[in-house]
Amino acid sequence: MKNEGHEYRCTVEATVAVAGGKWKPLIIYYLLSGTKRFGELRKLIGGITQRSLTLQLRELESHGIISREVFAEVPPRVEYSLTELGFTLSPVLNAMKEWGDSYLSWQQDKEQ
Amino acid sequence: MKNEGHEYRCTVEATVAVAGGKWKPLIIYYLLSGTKRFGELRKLIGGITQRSLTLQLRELESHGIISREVFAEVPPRVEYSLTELGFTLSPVLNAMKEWGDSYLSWQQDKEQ
DNA sequence: CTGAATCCAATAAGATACTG
DNA sequence: CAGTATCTTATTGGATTCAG
Repeated sequence: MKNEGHEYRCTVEATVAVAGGKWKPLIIYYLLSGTKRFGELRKLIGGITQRSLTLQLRELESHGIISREVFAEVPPRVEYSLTELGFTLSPVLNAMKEWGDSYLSWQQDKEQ
Repeated sequence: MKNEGHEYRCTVEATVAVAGGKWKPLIIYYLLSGTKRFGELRKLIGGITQRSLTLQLRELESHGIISREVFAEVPPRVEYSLTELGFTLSPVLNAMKEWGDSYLSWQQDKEQ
């Protein structure tokens, strides 16, 4: 999911490069509802390791999707939020959420 | 991007499991405009190897997103098309395409 | 033409321990 | 609390060869 400095044949590739992968859609989705701390995201997502969450957050930050604010407190507090650009991904994530919802109910129907 | 038989905390995960990853969004996007042969998809996508395309197509097929039709001809012809379920992903892919478009023009603006 | 098979390299992810 | 460092494993991708 790298694709740095490579021209896209189809702009879907750009979206995949910036917001694709196993964890980024989930991170962005949760941040749509507001600023979250590192530990909050970790609990919400579940199943992601500290390391992976850190790496994904850094990538999102480097692409200008999220911003990171460090508070000089003890214990430390770091808050992540979507940038203006990040919020423009809202239609993508909402479409993914809705599709997931209907996919699961479609599966339930099939089981019977 | 496996996640078989695992309950999702958030249905975004289901969408990622079925239609996520580096290549699946692109494959689905191209199939939205109609049935394609293996070689056509390969050329359209560009940069994907035979092996990867084969694997991704099999996964999409196993999730019921695409269907595969083999024609008993020489030379052989295999056509891939979206299933009814596959077409329901259209809003997701269109949102991704649109975001990619505006992201690229946003980047162009920044360069000046 | 559309793959399957094999082998190998690169990348991503997970487990664990440790730190400011 | 929010990471970093290190090590190991799993997954993905690429190159090549072969086959119906």
